Amino acid sequence: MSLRHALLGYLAEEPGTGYSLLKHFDGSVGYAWPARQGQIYPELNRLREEGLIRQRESGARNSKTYEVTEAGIAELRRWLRETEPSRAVRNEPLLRVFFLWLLEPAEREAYLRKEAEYQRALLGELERIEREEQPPRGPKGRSYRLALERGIATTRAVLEWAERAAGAR
Amino acid sequence: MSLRHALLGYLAEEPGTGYSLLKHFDGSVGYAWPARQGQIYPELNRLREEGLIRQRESGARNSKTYEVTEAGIAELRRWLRETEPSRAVRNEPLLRVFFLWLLEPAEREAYLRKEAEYQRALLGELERIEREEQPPRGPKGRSYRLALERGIATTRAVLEWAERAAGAR
DNA sequence: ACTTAACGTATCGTGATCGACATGTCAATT
DNA sequence: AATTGACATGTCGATCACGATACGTTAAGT
Repeated sequence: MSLRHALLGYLAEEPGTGYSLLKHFDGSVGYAWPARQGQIYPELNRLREEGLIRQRESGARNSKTYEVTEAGIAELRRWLRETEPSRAVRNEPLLRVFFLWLLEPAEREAYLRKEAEYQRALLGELERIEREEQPPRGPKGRSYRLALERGIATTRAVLEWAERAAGAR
Repeated sequence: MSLRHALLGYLAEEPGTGYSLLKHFDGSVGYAWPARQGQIYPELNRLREEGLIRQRESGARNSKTYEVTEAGIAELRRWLRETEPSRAVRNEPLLRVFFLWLLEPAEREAYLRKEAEYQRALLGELERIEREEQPPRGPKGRSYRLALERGIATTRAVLEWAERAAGAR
């Protein structure tokens, strides 16, 4: 049930609409916890009903801007402080590696090269964000940068692994 | 829907029962795709109905040993060759990093130290497996070793990141 | 003989998630 | 004036997944 905390956390940074959340989940937070609109809008309504967020205004095109309430911030802090992070990770690209022996050697190598290519592109994208996007000063920006560095570190590790693996005979 | 391929893939290595799959999913493949018995047993029944696996024998304690069929192997190969790996990853520990700014500096550092500790323990466990467990010779063993190396590479990267982040002021 | 722990399969309710569909608004282009 | 594309919210059915419970078997220890 981390979706609600992902939404709360984003709204804690700055108020936003369901649509802006949806867009935001394409990058940044979406790399850690993907979500579609079919999940986001109902969850926002639940959060509002529970008093963790509040509708600040309604703008053009029936848009609804939400902001977190005191209770919402408290819930976020409780989550961070008192609950253990779930280590369960579903990683399909890794799963495939276990079964690469089912392919011909040439196909196996092609798979690893393609994987390297993907990770290289992702790394480029993350490094571009690190270079170009100016995160806000203060703790918010530092958290964002920390998360970015974590992503860069793992992406680089997988990239180097894939290149090594593709090259090995 | 990768669970079926995780099950198929394991059974392609060697025939097994639902229970042996369940145990296997505690380590190795489970790091890439966790599964509980509430998922495994029904999925095995579906796979059997679809002819992708076949019950080889039934042993003590009503156990049922399954093995993959030709169709099962074909489906695995099709999956590996013709479908794109899903890049969607749910990573709660990473999600939390985005929102660390909500905590006091001391709590933040404590979180990062604890994260480092976890990754250190995991790395130790993976390296122990690499040292001690003898994978089968041939392509199966090489795939397994590749997957292990991927896990070690990412774990080491996150560990170094966490230590750096916890040390930074 | 008794107890315990591991073995082994199965189901059920609840909630999470996906993908598709539906509906309407507004701004800019043609 | 008409079309297009981005903006914006919502719902629905079908799976997927989790956690708990149930039930029975076998081996080993006491």
